[in-house]
Amino acid sequence: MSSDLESRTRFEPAEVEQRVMARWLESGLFHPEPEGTPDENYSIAIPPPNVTGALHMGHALNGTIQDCLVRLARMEGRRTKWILGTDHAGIATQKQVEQLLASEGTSRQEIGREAFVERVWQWREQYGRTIVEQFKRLGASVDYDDERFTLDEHYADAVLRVFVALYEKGLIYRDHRIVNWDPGLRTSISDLEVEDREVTDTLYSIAYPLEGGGEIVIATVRPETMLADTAIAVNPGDERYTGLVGRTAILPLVGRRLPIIADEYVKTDFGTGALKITPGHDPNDFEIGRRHGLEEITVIGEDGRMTAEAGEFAGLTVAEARDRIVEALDAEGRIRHREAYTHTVPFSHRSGERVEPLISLQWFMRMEPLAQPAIQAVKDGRVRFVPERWERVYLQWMEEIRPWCISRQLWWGHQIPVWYRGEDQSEVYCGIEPPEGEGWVRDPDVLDTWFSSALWPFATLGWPDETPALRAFYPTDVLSTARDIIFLWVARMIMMGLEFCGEVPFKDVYIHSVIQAPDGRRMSKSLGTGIDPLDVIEEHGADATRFGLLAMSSTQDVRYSAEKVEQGQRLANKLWNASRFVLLRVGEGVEAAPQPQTIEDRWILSRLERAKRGTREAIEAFEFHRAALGLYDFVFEELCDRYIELVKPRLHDERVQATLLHVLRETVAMAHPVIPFVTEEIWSYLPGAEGLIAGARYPQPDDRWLDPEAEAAIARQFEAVQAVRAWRQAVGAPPGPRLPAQVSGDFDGILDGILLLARLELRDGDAADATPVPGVPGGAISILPNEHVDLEAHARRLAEQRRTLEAEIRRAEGKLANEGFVAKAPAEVVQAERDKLERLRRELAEL
RNA sequence: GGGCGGUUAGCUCAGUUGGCCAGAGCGCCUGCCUUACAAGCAGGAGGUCACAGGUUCGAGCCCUGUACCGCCCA
Repeated sequence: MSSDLESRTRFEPAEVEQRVMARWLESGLFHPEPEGTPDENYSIAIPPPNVTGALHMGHALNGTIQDCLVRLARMEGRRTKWILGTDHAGIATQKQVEQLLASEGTSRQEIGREAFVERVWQWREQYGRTIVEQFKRLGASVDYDDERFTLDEHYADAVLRVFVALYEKGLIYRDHRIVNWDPGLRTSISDLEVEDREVTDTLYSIAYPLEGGGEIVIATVRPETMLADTAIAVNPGDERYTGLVGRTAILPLVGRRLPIIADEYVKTDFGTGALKITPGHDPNDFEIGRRHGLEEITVIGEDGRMTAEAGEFAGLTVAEARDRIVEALDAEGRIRHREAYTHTVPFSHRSGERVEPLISLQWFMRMEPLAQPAIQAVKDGRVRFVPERWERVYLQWMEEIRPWCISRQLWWGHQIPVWYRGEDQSEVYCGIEPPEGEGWVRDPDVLDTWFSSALWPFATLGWPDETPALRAFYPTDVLSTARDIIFLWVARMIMMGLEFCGEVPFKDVYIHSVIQAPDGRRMSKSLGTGIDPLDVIEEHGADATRFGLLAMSSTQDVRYSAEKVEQGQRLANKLWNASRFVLLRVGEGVEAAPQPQTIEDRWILSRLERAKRGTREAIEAFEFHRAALGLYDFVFEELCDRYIELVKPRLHDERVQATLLHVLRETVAMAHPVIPFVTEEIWSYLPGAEGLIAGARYPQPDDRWLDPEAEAAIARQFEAVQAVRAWRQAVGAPPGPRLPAQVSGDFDGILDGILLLARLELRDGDAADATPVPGVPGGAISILPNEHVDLEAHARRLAEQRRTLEAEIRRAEGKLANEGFVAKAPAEVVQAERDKLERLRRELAEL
């Protein structure tokens, strides 16, 4: 069985991964029965990737993090469910299919809504599972047998139910308000989908004549909107204008009479201190307009062109209209001043187009009543953010939460369950089922995608039905995501979970790092800075990729580090080869069991204990880099470079073999959540290891093996070994040949190891001729004269060491001479310093 | 304008409630095919912990301020 191990001198991920994944899927381990209670079970709902998506670095990191948590929980013996699914992603998906139609020379308008939606479903059938398949490459142990989609029939039903319930509660309402209009996509978008960017425009000062003579000069960067002006506002405290409030100005080019009003919003130090008010095209003006009961005029349409209201400018684009209006004003001599002006302008996150604030009839949701319990849940710790600082970010946003515009002028999504009838749609019906009777017309709009994803943790489990899955797995344990999603999703899930299930949807929110390009720029396809995780898996293996991502991850953003991935690849390879070494040497019938004979054996068992605990604790504390790097250190330094080397002369002893097997077995199991493939592969060769490691028990702590005495002894052994090795190199002795040596002092139990690793052999000889190796703790090792040692180099080395020692001694003496230190520092710290000084002095004396 | 991060070796990053003679990986230098792994092993060089003050017996860590970089909110 292990004959092929001989030849497999390298771990080849590509060869192993597919085979191992197939075994996992076959085993049913990822698909738990819906039994038990959420307290004893463990569940995570995956942040559903867009159906249009392909695996990017963020998915890979987040997937690895969740898988690490889930695999650990599963190995702890908990019934574990990682809920899988995809999001219908309204705008993104619609865009994709529209592009497809365009390439076929048609459009959604041409084929009509029904045919279009049909096309999107087809598209989803064809491409929608790409990303799910890609998660398999990563080794993600999600429940592939129970996949959800936010437009599944049952899920859609849950969404409508929630809408109706909130409508009936009065939290959802329809209103004419100014919204963020994306003229490219021809839909409204929410505040959270808008990104402010700095833009330099021209700030025009324009004189508006006053009725009864005189003029008032206003400043604007958007002269084209003046056609919709309905007032001029000044600050009530602005003495320059006190006499003008209440008078009337005349809008140039149009002739409309504009009242001059006073409002606190107007800043006295901006422009001329007089502000044209355009309620139809500016969110602030809209608010002022509502306060003062101003008329709302629309001159820019949903297509981004001037409307009929714009008179002679109708049909022009906004940019064209701006030029023409400035020309016309110039011709009338109205422009008083122009200057370059840098300000922030809203852009659509979705299309990249400049957002046009427009008054539009939309559906809104009042958030404060839902926010209150969600704030409380975080304040009293039912939901915990990791790292902690995100809690404040969440709370601050929640405390100033504003109404959410939830309707989208799209065809792909959850159509709003509201019907209208009558002349001006005055009859309104809201319900899950269409209304009875003739003449009803359904609202054509769909809901913001985030409205449906807010229900993710419970709608995936079958809510509103009291399903076994819901009883077994809600609330979930952890939500792991990126920080840019805290408001869009996390907050809304908490609100909806509390409102509809009466319980928070998860206990911990882990906010992971954002991985940037190696040069510190954002990783993005359009910048060409993206790195495809599938390429990385292809090149280095999934284990290496996972290890690398975890080792990189931090409490802050990090740059992508290819070195960390390579480090992971080395770990997989190292573990593989250490396993080969052990497995190819154990005799028939030897079983894994700790059977310590020597101090080294006791030492490795003790170190294994600490590594087990450290790894588990790090994962549970979401300190993934500590888990990954801790494994690396244990495997390389302690298991391979020390223990296996120390034990080589005793390999024929079956008790050593049994101990080695035990250590290997526990190491592989403890590493499994981080590097599942190589550990599963090794497991299949381990004598006595049954089934899959993915379903095995995580190594449990066992205090019997904690052995500080052995740890101290081997630490000393290594200091001695290292001292000899460093000295050998310094005096030009090659590492191979055994040098003749004499020892004195107490090396009880650790001498053989020193001789082995430092390549020495004990010889009789005249001690007077021997050269002492500096820096050996607790005893002396002297090398007898031989042809390999360059005595001049030795002298130089000694002088150098003496200097460093003296410097250290001065430092320690200084510290101890300080009365404050001796009087105020804790006794053990002072004692440690004294011990150190004593040790240093002894070392110096020995030189 | 308000807030949050960051600044530690050539590079990318760790550094628990202050006790550190400041670590890792990569890179660099030197030497090794040693009972698995050259994708390996051994040894080494390399740091004014951004800057300026302060608290403390003691500061990479705590406090105040400054500079620069990044992000979020308005």
